[in-house]
Parts: sequence; structure tokens; C-alpha cells
Amino acid sequence: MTEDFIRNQAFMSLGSRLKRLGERMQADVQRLAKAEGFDTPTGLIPTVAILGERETMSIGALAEALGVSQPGATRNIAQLAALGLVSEKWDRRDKRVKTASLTAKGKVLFRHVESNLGPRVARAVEALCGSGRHEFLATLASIEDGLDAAPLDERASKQQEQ
Amino acid sequence: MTEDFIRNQAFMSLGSRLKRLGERMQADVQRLAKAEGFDTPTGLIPTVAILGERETMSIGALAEALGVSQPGATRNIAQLAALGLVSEKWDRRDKRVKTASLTAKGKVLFRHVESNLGPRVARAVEALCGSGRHEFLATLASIEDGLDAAPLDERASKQQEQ
DNA sequence: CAATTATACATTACGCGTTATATATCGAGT
DNA sequence: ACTCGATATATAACGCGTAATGTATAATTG
Repeated sequence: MTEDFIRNQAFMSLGSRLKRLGERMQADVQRLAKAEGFDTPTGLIPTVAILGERETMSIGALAEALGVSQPGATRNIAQLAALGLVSEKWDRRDKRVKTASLTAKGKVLFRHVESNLGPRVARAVEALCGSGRHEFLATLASIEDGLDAAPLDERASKQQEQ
Repeated sequence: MTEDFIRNQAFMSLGSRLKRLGERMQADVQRLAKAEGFDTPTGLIPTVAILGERETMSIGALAEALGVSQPGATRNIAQLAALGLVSEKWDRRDKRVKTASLTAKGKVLFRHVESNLGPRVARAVEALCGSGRHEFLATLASIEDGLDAAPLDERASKQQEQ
């Protein structure tokens, strides 16, 4: 019973645990990038990576691609623009949409991420996850998809079946 | 090559991804708790759960048990005290340490978490994780332990072996 | 026993995610 | 063409984690 409680407790705090693990990884990556001479805030790297792939994107498309809220994407782009890594531009056709693309400086960072930082982090994380890494990522994805389909509270409300 | 990049990219943004997933779960749990009449901020529930188990604890012990920073534990306790859920007391022997324990009101919340919310969330999360849940949690734990032993940037620096 | 170092907690400032809401523009319907 | 709802972004306020630093008390050491 105590044991059951501990198991339940583990699930109750799973959210906080995942959050902290994520923050930790971000901090580590940031230190690594800084050691290599790029002190761009870690949170902006995924945005740079996507912009490197897809030349130019709107704020909305970015939010979608990153799986982040629109205000989050707006802030990321504003910060990258302030750092001179991306340039913003309002769309001609639809004046509501703002598009962003990497500047020359941003592309330098992108190429570094692509060729150095990315692979190194990938190798380190792969080694860290060990043999279970594929399943881990697969389960992670299935959890994300599952929550898309129905949030946790909804699932817990009708907890009779399975 | 593009594919490789995408795989690397996935690892680069794993931190942010885990973080967002964690936040999402916390938000879901909070909604669930609120629907049941307990609108205590979700972030405080793990603290309540631990205090329910271990009667009385110092801030430091709490931080340790939750795997959270000391300022985090301090803030949690301050908030719980403000809500009337825990009572704080300075230790007699060592006047530096502050201890916290659940009030009657806090115990009511604890019992609810223990008997209702916890199990329901646990069932929902277990179902969500599917068959891979044990391995998922095991891999999660091994990642945490691995990062304790050596942070990601250190691992990435000496990436020649294995 | 005085002085120094270590420990426990509080405070401050910040990162990065979220909602909720405001504003401007677009598109559709009458 | 005008109005009105929908859509794209911006802004504001907040949650919850961190690191860095301040302050009071303990413990150690010369």
C-alpha cells in the first residue's frame, strides 16, 4: 500500500520530473555551445535549426513546427532578431503574417549546429539513453500523441475502461 | 544526410520537448484536481505528498527528496503555508533549519491525493504510456542517473570512445 | 575563546513555457 | 461596399524551474 502510494506518487510528479530533466538537458547543451564559442541561448537553437532547413517561415508555421505556443514563437524570433541571427519581414500578400529567415550570421550558427553541435549532442544522448533509446523516443512520441488525442484529466475522469 | 540532421535535431530539442511534455502533464493534473474541488497549484502536490508520508521535514530534506533546488523547496513551503496547508517551525536545536508539516487542512488534501487523485492519475498515465511504460520509466531513471554522473556537455566533449 | 569556515534558508534575477487578451488585417456574406 | 467573424501576431501576466548571492547560525580550528 505504501508501495502503491509511492508508485502513484511517481506518476503524480512525472510532469515535474520530465520538466526538470528537460531543463537540465537544455542547460547542458547551452554550456557545450558556449564552450565552442556560441553563447546563443539554448532555447533558440531549435528555431535556428528549423529556419536553416526551411529557409523562411511565418511565426505561426514556426510555432506549429516546434510544437510551441504562438507567443513562444514570437518571442523566440524577436530574440533571434535582436541577436542579429534572423531578419523579420511582413508578408506582402497578407500583411498579418510576419516571416523570419536566417541572416548570414544566423547561417553560420546553423551550419555549426548542423555539423558539430547537433551530432555531438546526438551521440551523447544516444549513449546516455543506452539500448532503450529507440523505445524511449517511441514511447515519448506516443505519449505526446496520446495527450493530443485526450488530455490526462479527461482520461482520468473516465477511468473505468482499461 | 537530411535524415541524419533531423535525427540530430530531435536530440537537440529533446530538452525542450521533455520540458513541454512535463508542463502539459502538470497542467492536466491541475485541471483534474480543480474539477474535484482542490485548486491547489499542481506544483505543490508532490510536496504535500511527501509531507504526508514523512510527517515533518526540513526545507533541505524536502529539496533533496523532491530532487528540486533549495530555493524551489523554500518557495513551495512558503506557498503552502500561505494556503494554510502546512505549518512552518524553526528547529530548536539548530536554529538555521526550518521544518514543515501538514496542517489539518493539508492532511485532508493529502488523503484525497493519496486515495483519489494519485491512483487516477497513475492509471491514466500507465494507460497512456502503454506497454512500454516500465521501460520508459527505467530509461528515464537511467538518464537522470547518467546526467548525475556526468552532464551532457562533458559527455559530448569526449565523444571519441564508444 | 576568537576567528574562520561551513551550512541552512531567504532573496533576487532570470529562462522559457503557458493563458488570456488586444490589435490589425483578411475574407465572406448581405 | 460594409460589417462581422476568423486569423496572425503582439503584449501582459503568470507558473515553476534555475543560479547566484545574502544572512544568520553552527562547527571547527588555531
